[in-house]
Amino acid sequence: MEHAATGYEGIDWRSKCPISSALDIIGDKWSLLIIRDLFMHGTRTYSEFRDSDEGIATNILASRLKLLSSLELIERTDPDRPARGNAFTLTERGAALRPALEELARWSQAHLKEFHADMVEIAQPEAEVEQ
Amino acid sequence: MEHAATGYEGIDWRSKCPISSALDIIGDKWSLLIIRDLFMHGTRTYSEFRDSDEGIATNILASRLKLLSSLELIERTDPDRPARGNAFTLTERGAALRPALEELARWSQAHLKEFHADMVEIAQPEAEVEQ
DNA sequence: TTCCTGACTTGCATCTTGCAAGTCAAGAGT
DNA sequence: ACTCTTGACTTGCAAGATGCAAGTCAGGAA
Repeated sequence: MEHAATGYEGIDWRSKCPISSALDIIGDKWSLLIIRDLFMHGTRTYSEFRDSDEGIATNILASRLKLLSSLELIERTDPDRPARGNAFTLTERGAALRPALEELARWSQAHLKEFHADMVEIAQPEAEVEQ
Repeated sequence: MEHAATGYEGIDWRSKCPISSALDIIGDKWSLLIIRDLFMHGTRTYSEFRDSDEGIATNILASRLKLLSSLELIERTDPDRPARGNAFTLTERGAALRPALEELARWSQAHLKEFHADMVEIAQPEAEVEQ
């Protein structure tokens, strides 16, 4: 394999610290945005992620989806159907990141407006109502 | 300037989303570890950061300290003395990240042990008692 | 006045990202 | 059955970020 090695076996933990370990996984500019999209929409397909405002590159997207799946933070809504149209959801482990995300958003809104004036209030990082 | 361009003017915000904006700043593997060290010790010098378990490279450390200072998440304990021995502290803005860090640690301890068995309980991300 | 030692900077190799083009297979339509 | 379309990826290469080893530089201590 050349490109995009993924799978959690490949992670080398920098230390035994929980915070450091969390960052070993989601400490980059994209992973938490994928999680965020799932909180906001409940479910999301590859192309919906791809078309998000931030504009993630498709190779990065694919590799992050693979990593997050291998760590079971996300999973396909229908594990045994082919990929096309087969969206992703949060697993319990992924959904458990919600408080962390919320605190991060709260901090951002309270302290980053000064640098980034047109930042928006968060819609409410809440899955849309089912049905 | 060749190396290590820093200062918040250089940040290009990917979107108006607060979470995305937070990640534009602290969305990497090192920044939050600097913040963590400050929570745990109250104060920290360059070499103390450098000697942390995770082993940050000195060029990265210097550039992160510069960026976090320019965003006023951290500051020198004594702004007008020379750098040597002049530690860093959290500003109010930096200290406000505590809930987010705590939730992240909580999540990590609850959900990452399975992949990283020897992860340690967090000491208590609380500044040591003064004096 | 020299020596030492923190606090950085620099150069270069390597790894990760970003971007533009593919490729591939499952349906939809005919 | 056969082509056409379109999501879901891969690949190649350029550009940027990181990691490592080696400096540089200034402020005390001796």
